[in-house]
Amino acid sequence: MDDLPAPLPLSRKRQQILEAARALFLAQGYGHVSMDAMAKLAQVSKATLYAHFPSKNRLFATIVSDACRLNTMDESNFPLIVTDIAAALRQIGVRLLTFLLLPATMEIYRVVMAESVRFPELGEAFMAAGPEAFRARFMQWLQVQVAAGHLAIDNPAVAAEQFGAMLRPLRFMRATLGLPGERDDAEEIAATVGEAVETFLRRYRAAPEA
Amino acid sequence: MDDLPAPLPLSRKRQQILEAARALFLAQGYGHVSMDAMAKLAQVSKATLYAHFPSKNRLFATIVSDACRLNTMDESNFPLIVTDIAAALRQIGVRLLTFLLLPATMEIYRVVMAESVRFPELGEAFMAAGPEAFRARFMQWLQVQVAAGHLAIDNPAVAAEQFGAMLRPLRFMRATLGLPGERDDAEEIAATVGEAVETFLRRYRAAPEA
DNA sequence: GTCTATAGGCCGATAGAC
DNA sequence: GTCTATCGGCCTATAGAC
Repeated sequence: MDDLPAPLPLSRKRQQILEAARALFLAQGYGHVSMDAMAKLAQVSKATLYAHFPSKNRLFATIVSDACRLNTMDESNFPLIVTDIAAALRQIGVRLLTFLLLPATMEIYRVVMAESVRFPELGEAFMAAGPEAFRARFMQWLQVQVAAGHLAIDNPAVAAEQFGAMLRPLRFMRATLGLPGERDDAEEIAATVGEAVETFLRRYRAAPEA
Repeated sequence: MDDLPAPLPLSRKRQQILEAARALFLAQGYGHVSMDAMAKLAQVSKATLYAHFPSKNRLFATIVSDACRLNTMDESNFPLIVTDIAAALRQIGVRLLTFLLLPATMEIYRVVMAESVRFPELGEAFMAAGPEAFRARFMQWLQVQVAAGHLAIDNPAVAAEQFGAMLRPLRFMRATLGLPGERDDAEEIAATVGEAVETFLRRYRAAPEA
């Protein structure tokens, strides 16, 4: 007599609200999105919206900090078995730069930057879940390669920082501003990564054993 | 009988408006600044404000594009006479990173990023007057050093890009988000520049003559 | 050119019915 | 939980006097 589907932990309306808020906030930022527009897109009344979230500020902070946690480059991108160190670095580099240039990544970055002065905790959450998490994982991976005899690195934190920095060329800055690149992205990625690996290995490749 | 000072080409009120608008827009961005607040800070009525600038949009674009043109690292920062190439690169690096971390530079960057989706011409103006102008000047300087025998560079555009990128570490990204650094800035600048020069020269230093 | 005063609209948030 | 209807405020922009 009660064969309705079991109620989801997140009710349907709440889910609609979260999706609409995510789409609008990430695309347009805090100031240019009204609660009316959000209710309309979520197909929900504004009162319902306020029943689920106490204020626009709180909803925004929820959406953006969730987006920071979910949009990351996880550990599966670091090869476990390495024979060719240059190829391994190129693989990591291509995946990182490709990830950085994704529209979703760019949107999050722009929104966090626009509002992190008013919401410093968003800036911290973004750095911790994104760039700093990558640097930490990459640093660990580098240390494994040092132990394996592929690399000779005195300061892994510096090495990780330099490789990451060379993968954020001006093309990356242009993308954060929503501007087009001057050439094809795939071509740009391959070229940037190849040169970054070359420069990196000039300094950090292990000397061949005698 | 008329010993008032000669009227300035920019009237006093107009100057007050520009200064107030600059201070407020750069500190708080477009959305959070009202024309009322601007008139109040400029000690001018709102009608006067609109007599000088047709709209908030236009005033914002004027302020920000002017700020992009004025806040630059000019050619005087590139040493003309070079004997020690490492020292010369360190000088350029310290000046660039110090400039990048200036509050004024950070404010401009944040505001442009926040609004460049709605005002793409601001993004282009910023890139052209700032990062891309630096890269072009630095690339020329590098070519002079190649000619002088200090460096061996096959692709000056790539080399300039890599050096510049290594001078935008995660500390720079934190600064753009308004977040504090983990250690003293002067110390961080010196360390970052030193390591960047080291890595750069491992790849691009000219082989000593036979 | 500069002011005071206000039009006209949109927005965040809430009251009260169901 | 969800709705309709509305409040009170702030915002951009302008009218009209001086």
